[in-house]
Amino acid sequence: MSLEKNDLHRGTLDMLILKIVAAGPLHGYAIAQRLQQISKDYFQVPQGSLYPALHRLEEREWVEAEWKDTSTGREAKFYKLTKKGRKQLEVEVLGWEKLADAVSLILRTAE
Amino acid sequence: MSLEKNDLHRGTLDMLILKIVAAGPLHGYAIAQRLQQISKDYFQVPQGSLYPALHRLEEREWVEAEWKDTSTGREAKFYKLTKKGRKQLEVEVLGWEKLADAVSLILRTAE
DNA sequence: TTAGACACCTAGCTTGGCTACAGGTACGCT
DNA sequence: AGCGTACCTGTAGCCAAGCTAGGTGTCTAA
Repeated sequence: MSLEKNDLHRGTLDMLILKIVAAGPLHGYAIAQRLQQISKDYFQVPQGSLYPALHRLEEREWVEAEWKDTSTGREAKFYKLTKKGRKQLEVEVLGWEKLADAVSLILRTAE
Repeated sequence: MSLEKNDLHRGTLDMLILKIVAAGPLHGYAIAQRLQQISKDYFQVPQGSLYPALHRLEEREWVEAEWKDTSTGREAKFYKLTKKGRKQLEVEVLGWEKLADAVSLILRTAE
């Protein structure tokens, strides 16, 4: 029904989060902000997507969590990329690139 | 569990099918072949994804089906893009491009 | 006569988005 | 003192779309 839907494509969210935390540990809220910022508001990750995703990544040991103080003096859960996570990020980026290439082929191929 | 999974990204399949039939009516089996062919084997659409997708597209009136003879003399259901479908294809392509751009931004942005 | 390509279909599982809640802290404004 | 707003985390439960695995039937070539 919705003409305008901003559904993240399944599976991309994990990669994006991993990429963001690859630049240094960050807490969930900040990760979402960063994604929105860098993508010029394209990605507006709802909390109901964000937190489950983070827990998923933690369970898979792609990130590790630790409570620390934020710059504003509050406590927040900082997520740090693990070695496994870095590996996974590579895999996902490669996968994304291949997908994008394949889609591109289909979209460009006239006939 | 699977280290290697070729899950189509959610939502891309519709767009790809629409794009293929935009070039002229084709039956399901042939659509899958074409996708595989053009994408150099990247897309290997399982029938359990293909046929439900086609029915979905038909239900949404993005394609119309008609039984016709194939070149091999057998009957097959040919799908043809409707006007609504053409519109939808545009929307989806645009959406894909925006997504790809946004992902690209995240992946490229160093810091 | 049998294997494999052609051609269609469905049930039922899984996954990961989403909405809609719920909870709590700190700050600034009136 | 009270209120709104940003900050920060979380869950339950819905839903869509992919998947596996199974089924039907035809035609052709080895």
